[in-house]
Amino acid sequence: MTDPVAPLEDNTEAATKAAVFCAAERLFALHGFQNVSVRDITAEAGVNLASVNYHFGSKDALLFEIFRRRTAELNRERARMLHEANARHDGKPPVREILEALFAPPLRWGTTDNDRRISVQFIIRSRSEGTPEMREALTNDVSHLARFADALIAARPDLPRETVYWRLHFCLGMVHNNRFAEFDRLHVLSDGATREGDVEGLLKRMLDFAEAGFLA
Amino acid sequence: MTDPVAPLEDNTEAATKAAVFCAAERLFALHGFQNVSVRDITAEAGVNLASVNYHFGSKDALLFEIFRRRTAELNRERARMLHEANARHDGKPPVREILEALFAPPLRWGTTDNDRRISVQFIIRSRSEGTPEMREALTNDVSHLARFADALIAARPDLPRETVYWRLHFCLGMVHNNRFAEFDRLHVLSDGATREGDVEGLLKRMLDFAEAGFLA
DNA sequence: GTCTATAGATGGATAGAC
DNA sequence: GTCTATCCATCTATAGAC
Repeated sequence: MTDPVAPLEDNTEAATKAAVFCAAERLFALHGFQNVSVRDITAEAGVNLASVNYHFGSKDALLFEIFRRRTAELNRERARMLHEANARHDGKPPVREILEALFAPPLRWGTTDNDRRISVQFIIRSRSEGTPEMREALTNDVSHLARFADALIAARPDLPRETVYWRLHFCLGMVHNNRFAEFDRLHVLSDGATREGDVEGLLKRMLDFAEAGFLA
Repeated sequence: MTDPVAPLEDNTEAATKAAVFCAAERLFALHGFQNVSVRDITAEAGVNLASVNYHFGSKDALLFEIFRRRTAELNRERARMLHEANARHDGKPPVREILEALFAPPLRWGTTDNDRRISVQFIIRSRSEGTPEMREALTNDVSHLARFADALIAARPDLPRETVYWRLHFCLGMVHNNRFAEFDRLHVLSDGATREGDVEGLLKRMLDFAEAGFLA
């Protein structure tokens, strides 16, 4: 529950704001945006009803602020890993290490003992349930993805550019499908053979699959 | 607008019910379940407000009926293609043809001049925004997927079973990511290089990628 | 069966006391 | 800044006229 962004040591304004932020993120991630009311959030956070509008302006503005912060953190971590891969390979990393920079951050956030586990579900959900504002930001704000696309094009200069874009699209689909409900379904289908907890194992499986797909 | 399920030639009870069904499916697919009210649906269908409750019982029951019919149609078409692949290969079709039976039906429904285009978006959306009833059905009703899993296991008996299940999960992620919003984003990212309209081309790209991933 | 009118419940936002 | 009380809009569902 201790959000790294704002301390919770006393009952200052920042503490109330952080409590609302955390409660909203969790409830939205678990139950969906439209299924959570401002009353639910303030009750969960143990603050009064007016707090959301006082600190964030509106319910939608609160949603958007959570969305912006979490996506910025995710993009930063991905960019850092891509930067490190570049440094290791004189600016031309192989496909597998580019994909690892794309896959690893959201997967590692999803580790069962991780507070950020809920943030991943929030981000994935915002992709389909977000406000028009959020969806517009998702559609037009592709600068972070462009760096991955460029790296993949450099790693596979023999492929047509649009082929690389489509394969990046497929990889993103693999990432976005890692929702609680889909894991549960897979668990039922495989009769318990698939263990959700093994994040590093799943990362390796995803990299094996996607790397082979890229080298086709 | 002419739904194949019910004729619209006159103002019978069935015609009203079909009009509500079609209007609801389109509005839900375009704007999300929670963002569409019974008033929106009846206004779009040109019928009175009480029609939804009279013909379907409730808003959620209407949702569930659309969901059940469309998923049943999709599963039937996939099963038919898998059956044909089995017939062509003495009951042991190769990975690529199994995956084609999984990918082709929803993709071909998505052709721009197809009335079923909207049905695919509805099904994809129900996966993340559905009612608890729908999500329970999605989680526990895996018999149609089990046939694909079994076929893939038979095609790749050298792989551990759980590896096949995970790779099937990855393939489903590729399918579920084919939403309008994601196509738009990819269009922006690739600066227009990816054309959404070429369904058969996209099917080939998906099969190339996933087949290679399976043969890793 | 179809439609109008309305009940009954809920939610977002805000005024105003402290 | 915090909190209570409340306004007002919107929604689902239904009763009852025709």
